[in-house]
Amino acid sequence: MTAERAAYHHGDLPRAVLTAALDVIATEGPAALSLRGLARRAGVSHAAPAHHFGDRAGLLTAIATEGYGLLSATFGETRNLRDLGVRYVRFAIAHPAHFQVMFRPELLRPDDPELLAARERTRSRLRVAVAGYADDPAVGFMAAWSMAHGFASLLLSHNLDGLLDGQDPEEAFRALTGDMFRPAGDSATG
Amino acid sequence: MTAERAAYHHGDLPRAVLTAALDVIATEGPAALSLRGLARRAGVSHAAPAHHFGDRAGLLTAIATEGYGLLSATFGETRNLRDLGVRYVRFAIAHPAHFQVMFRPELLRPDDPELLAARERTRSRLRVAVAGYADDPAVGFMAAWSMAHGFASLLLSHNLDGLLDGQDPEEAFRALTGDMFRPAGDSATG
DNA sequence: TGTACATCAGTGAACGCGCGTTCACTGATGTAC
DNA sequence: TGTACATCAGTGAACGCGCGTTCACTGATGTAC
Repeated sequence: MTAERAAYHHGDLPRAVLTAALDVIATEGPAALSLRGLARRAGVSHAAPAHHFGDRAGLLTAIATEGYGLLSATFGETRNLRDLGVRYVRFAIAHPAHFQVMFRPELLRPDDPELLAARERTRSRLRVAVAGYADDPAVGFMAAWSMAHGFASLLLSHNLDGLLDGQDPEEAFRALTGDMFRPAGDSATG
Repeated sequence: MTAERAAYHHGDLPRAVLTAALDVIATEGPAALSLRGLARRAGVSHAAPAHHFGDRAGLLTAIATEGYGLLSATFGETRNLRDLGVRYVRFAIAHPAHFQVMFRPELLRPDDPELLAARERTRSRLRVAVAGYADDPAVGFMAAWSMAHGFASLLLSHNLDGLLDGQDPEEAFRALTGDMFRPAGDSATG
């Protein structure tokens, strides 16, 4: 996707390491990640990944930054709050490794400027959409985020496995918000 | 709390190991947990913890089971959905280590009967409370759980640090639900 | 009250493993002239 | 077009560390008689 570097000895090693990392994270979680293991997967010597990312935190910061870009792309041009929620869930399903890393600040370089900028760009999308729905923008922001994030987290961590029984997760989330998540000013009855 | 065993050589080692584990998990996360590290903290030889818990999964399953008991206790006798949400958040803050472990099934023994029973007891509390609020009980259950779980998760993982600015988290959550989380049949306007 | 024995919590040495990090190196690419 | 040199991606041996697991053991507690 964002390959900026031509192939040297082994093609695009940074991308190869990132891809291997995303695979490990998606299947075994961020805790299972080791630079040596990634080098093995990418077919290079164990010290090679450090050339590009420094350490684990550097690698994960790159993943989180990329994740915010992918989330913004998944948002598209939608300004509708409910759609944004559905797309948040869609992003978590499509990019589970990015999702798992983005919200674990203790794994990241906390002050990385690219990360902070990408995060702010994404957040502002939600802030704009929530403006028309809540009396207090900060409260509305946290409410919408909590709802979508809670559902996506529980889904990815297999806590909804017995509850969805075959239902499409995006549609289930849409039903959730339809039932209980209404614009302020709406007077919906059951 | 649930000490069932009198002191042998070193007092109540199972409890001492659990306490040490809760401390490590709360401050460094479940990934930082090692049986050798816990033995060191508890002041016993490195092989001692395995006597009581077998392995990491056994230890974490014990913590998760205890966690469901503590969550049920935090729920008290409340049948009010909004209060249950607030208490879910309260539990996450009071027992962050338990909370982090309970919803990570890949760290646990999946079929442990005590764990499954404790979990079911807790879930049924929420199921009863949600019955009056949603048209579809399963949808209402997931909606309420997503909201409370999302807020608690984001809070504990320090993703709300810049957004709450000093506000009490329980009160913030109450505001969230007041704004956007209404009983079906209620016709609240903004 | 006293002895013999079973039980079981906890010890400590030993093992093999994968990890991050260091460091001198190799070899391909890119640039100056 | 050709040579010399700088740069930098990637190598591979070596290091020390903490881990889980095994296993023969010690020593305190509890019970049978």
